[in-house]
Amino acid sequence: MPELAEVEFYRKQWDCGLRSQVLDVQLRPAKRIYRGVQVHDLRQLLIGSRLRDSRSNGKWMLFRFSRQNYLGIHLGMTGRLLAAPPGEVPGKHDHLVLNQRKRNLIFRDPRLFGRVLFSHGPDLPDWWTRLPPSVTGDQFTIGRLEEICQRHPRVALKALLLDQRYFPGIGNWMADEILWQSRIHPQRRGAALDRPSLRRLYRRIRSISKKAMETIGEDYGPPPSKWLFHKRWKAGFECPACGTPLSRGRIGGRTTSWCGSCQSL
DNA sequence: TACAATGTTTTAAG
DNA sequence: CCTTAAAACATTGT
Repeated sequence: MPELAEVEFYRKQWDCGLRSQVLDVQLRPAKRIYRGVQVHDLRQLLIGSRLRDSRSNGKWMLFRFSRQNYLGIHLGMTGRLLAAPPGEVPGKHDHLVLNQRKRNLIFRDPRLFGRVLFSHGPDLPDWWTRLPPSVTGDQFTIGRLEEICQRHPRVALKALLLDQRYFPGIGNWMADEILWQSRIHPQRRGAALDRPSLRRLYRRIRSISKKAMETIGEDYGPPPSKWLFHKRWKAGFECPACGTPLSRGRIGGRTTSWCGSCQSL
């Protein structure tokens, strides 16, 4: 379920293990979440090290351990992080478990679209430092948004917003929310944005990301009640702004919800 | 049964 | 080389 705010919430679920030593690592090396990873190194190097701190950027999390160890986690479609009492037997979908004296830190992912990365060395890993600039940061300007739209003039904006090279952390529900609040049809092309629309789009990307962090990202609390978020899951629900039944369709390869009355092409 | 699911990667075509 | 769209991935729930 994770987009940037959900990722931030799950990242904090391992905070209870900060400063504690990893006594053992239980994992299932054959699972696809480990593709490309030296699983043996991960296990041998992590055992004995301590969790120092963590941070998230878009849909990626970085966990920094002592002894120059870095663990990267992407939650994919169904991943989550949690802590469980020590000694508890890992569940069917618990593919990475870090045993500490007082708890187990668990990465659970039924659908296995998630991913684990591991690096050992003095510097922050390349895969972390090369992530695109956050949509909430200073480098994400309206000029950058305009450039992105001009570079992909024929792509539906819904599909463009899902592109992690440009909008790291934005996923299916956020893209729908952004376009609905901007009153822009999800099929609209980047090249077809007038100046006011571009400005609305930019402001909504920023405000929705920020607000999601303050609600979902803080304690998984609900975002504002008037958001499309609460209505987009099932067909037949009504637009929170005008009451028109919401439209649903497949855009950018994903189920998309929009208001045919509020959002213009 | 068949399809959909808050995601990325690969493949192929233009 | 670049852009774009569709299929593939693995599992569960309706």
